[in-house]
Amino acid sequence: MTLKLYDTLTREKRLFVPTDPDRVTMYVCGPTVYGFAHIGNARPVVAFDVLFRLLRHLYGEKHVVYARNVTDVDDKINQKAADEGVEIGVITERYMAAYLEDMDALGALRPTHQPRATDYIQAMVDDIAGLIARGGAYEAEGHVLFDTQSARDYGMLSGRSLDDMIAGARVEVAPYKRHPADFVLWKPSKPHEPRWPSPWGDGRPGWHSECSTMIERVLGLPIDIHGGGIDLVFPHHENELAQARCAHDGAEFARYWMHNGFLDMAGEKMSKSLGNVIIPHELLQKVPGEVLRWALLSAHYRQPLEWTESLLDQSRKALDRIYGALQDAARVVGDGVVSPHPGRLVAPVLEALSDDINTPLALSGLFRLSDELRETIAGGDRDAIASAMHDLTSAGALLGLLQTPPAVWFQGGAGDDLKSQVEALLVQRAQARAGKDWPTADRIRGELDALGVVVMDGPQGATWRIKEA
RNA sequence: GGCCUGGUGGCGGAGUGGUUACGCAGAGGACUGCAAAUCCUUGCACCCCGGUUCGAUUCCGGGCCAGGCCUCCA
Repeated sequence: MTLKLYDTLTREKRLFVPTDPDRVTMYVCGPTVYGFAHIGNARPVVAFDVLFRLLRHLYGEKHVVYARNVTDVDDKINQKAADEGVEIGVITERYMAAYLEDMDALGALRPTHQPRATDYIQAMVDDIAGLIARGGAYEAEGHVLFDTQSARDYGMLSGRSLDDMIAGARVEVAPYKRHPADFVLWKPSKPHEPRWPSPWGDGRPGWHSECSTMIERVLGLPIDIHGGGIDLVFPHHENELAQARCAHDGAEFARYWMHNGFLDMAGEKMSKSLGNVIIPHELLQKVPGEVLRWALLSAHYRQPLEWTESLLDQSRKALDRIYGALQDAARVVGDGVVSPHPGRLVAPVLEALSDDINTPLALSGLFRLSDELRETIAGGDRDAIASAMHDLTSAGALLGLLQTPPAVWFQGGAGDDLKSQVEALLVQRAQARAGKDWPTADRIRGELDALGVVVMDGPQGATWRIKEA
């Protein structure tokens, strides 16, 4: 099985060949922790989580190293801390914890490493000093700036030239910059702001330096995959790349650059001013994380994804359909042991994912496996059913889906009280039906409906599930 | 203004130089005491104009439209 990935740098889909198959490395730009993540923030997390799972499948769990940074020094964090009158650590700890909680709920595996910018300040200072020594950066008025004119091929990732950047400049250029595109590596801190010592005075690093430094320290160069949102291509990734190339004589920094498309709301960008920001932390109160995950995977990661109520509705129905097959299968063979059949494992899903993480196609593969499971149920061969169940849940695992027991999926929202109440009513109803007392049976069904429960009569008796909003 | 994506059926969304995507919704049917779930059947498509080709939704050129980046941003 070969993996193809689209590389932003070369703008083509290429065969994925890691530097070292025993240690495949991936880095994805993580959150700046000053508030709850919004659903757009979750897209790269889920998309690259699928890639992480696929790489682990292809190269072995112990041979994939995935790092996702946490930006815990930033002007927005400073502002938030000032607003609340607390140290920045209070803010960053709070939202870092919330972030992990939310991403766990979305079924994302924890990365191997989650480096925090504040743990690498000295390393950044060292790297910045190195850039100055190489003539790639200069000090001006307490700032250290990267000298873009000294960088060969600056703009290679985003496909722009320095001339383009001047033409497109929409911002007033700081007077101490030699070129409008020069960017800050180190900046002085105002009296009340967090500060670290440096040869250029107390201050803090610029955003672009964090990732370059942490990538090199945590993973080593070159890394195999560098991911993030498409908005990071310029300037963030362009600048990371420029720094790394300057520091290492133009050596390769990342072998494959991958960028996810934006998630938007009714054609508009999500923004607080428009009041259309969707926060998983809130949404998860009423919608299973798996539904959000399915929705996020329903479009290819490089395509834009429009977030709508209907998308959530369809995602839930899709999962209901597949969990329904799993539940029917479980009624025949039990929830427990299924025999492994590695040979058949996840073929349609694996093939789809191997083609640049084609998750919509992979999802359709799940439907196919679900249909096959239905056929084996009809056939009645217990081993075949168990095998087909395994195929489906294994394929789901690759996508981070279908790992919930079906009974929990359909009845997980019910407390013990409700469950026993429902069971009691179902016994009464079964008696009524046995006596062909349809009015009583229907009255009981009405009571169950009022409890938010849907009854489904089958050859082996009635089953039930929680009715969805 | 510069750079870059994308335009597929009622909706979401893959893919392909000539053959069914898939899911949701709709229609008809089977099953059911009635339902639900499930199954079967079914309608609906490839932005416009040129070009290449025996043949293009699928390749090339132009146009129109939408979106993103160029400033913090997944």
